[in-house]
Amino acid sequence: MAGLTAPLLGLQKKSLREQALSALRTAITSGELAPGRHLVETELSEMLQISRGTLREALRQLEQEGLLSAGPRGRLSVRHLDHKEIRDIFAVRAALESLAARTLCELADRQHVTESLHAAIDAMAANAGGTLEERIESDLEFHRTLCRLTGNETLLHSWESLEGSIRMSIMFAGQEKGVSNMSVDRHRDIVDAIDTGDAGLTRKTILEHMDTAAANLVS
Amino acid sequence: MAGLTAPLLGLQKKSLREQALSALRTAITSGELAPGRHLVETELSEMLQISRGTLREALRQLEQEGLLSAGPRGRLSVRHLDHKEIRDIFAVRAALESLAARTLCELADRQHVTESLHAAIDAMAANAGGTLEERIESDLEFHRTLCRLTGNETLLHSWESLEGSIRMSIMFAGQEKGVSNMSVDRHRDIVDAIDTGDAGLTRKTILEHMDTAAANLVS
DNA sequence: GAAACTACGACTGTAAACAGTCGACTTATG
DNA sequence: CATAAGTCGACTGTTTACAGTCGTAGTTTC
Repeated sequence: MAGLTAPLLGLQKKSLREQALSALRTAITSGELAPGRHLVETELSEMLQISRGTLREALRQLEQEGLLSAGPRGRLSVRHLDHKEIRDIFAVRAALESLAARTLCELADRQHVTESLHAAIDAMAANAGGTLEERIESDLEFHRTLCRLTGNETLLHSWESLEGSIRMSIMFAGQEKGVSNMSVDRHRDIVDAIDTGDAGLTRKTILEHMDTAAANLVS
Repeated sequence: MAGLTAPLLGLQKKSLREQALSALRTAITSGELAPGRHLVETELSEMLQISRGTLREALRQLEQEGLLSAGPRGRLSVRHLDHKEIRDIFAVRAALESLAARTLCELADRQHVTESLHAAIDAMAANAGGTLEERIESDLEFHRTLCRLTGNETLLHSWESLEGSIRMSIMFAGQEKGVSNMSVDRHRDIVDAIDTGDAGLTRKTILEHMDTAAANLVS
């Protein structure tokens, strides 16, 4: 009986605010809303077909995620990232993922971890020939999984707060360069390091991975 | 001529939203709004004498800072932290401040850094006999300064996003325990380590500091 | 023609009203 | 008495309307 009504398997219909949030995030990280662009509330609310009040709630969140920057008198514009900011973002990202990796090394039940990570890598391999967007997606999914598997909700939340900025960094740097670091092999190195349980080695692997990624982006 | 009108030295009058934000943050981290307490928008908006729309914008931000947790149907309540969550928060905090310390070690101009940190420590010493609130304040100010001096805005922002949770952790754990780690000496160790420029030593000092702090809180 | 002054327009800040939904309490019914 | 149906109240989700502020273009004045 239960289940016939179907659509309540966790996919509860999102509020307009959440829809707007997703739509705007996508628009920004895809470049549809270019960095530096001024956002006018009345304009956006009309585009998204929602009221300004609802929109403003979404804008606040985007602002705190670092995708928007506030000018004088509350004017919002899409954040523009220079090379230093990209390096800074990746430094923080490295610190977070380094913690994630170390935590995973010290975890009791590493069986499940290993399986999940290998699954994520397999997904990457499957997407290896896909579009740039698909590859970015599976790349981020891998790193997000890294954080999620620690069971540290705060860590996951912090990482996700940074995710928008990371996407912008990749976007901004132009598609040509950022690709090289998304190969499957480089990620397999990370998983292998975790498998050894050597926290020092794992940390080093992650930091190098991030350094390379950031260096590629700012070429 | 310019400057006579006076009050525009960066202290532009805050919007109602920001005022509400501060008021709520204080109310929560001070325990006035106890963990687990249900928040009713109409109630709060009346207390704060602001409209619900304005209030909701502030609530969104508090939610993302981890001070509020959302129940079914958007019901918000003050987040309750258990021991594991406190440890998790301090683990992330340690990762961030560890990055900060390492960055400071590698910084070219360490003169300014040293001066600022010593000033922060002096402030702590001056508050050593003050109330618990004052000591917590100068303690957090020291650690915030650590992040700010790196010049990494993303790092500072991430830390500040965590600040509310840190305050809640200290609050929650009860006033009796969390004090021991806020001595001036333990912070001087950190500054000394940075002064040596030894990134490894500094990292170790920070991690130990955080470990001790978290351990004290969850006793 | 340049400087001050005024009127308009474009936005954000804020408030108030409307709509929908879920739970609790009551009432009818077997 | 238990249970099902119905009603009321309390909230959140969302929209609409109003107020205030700054820039800008057009106009006046010397």
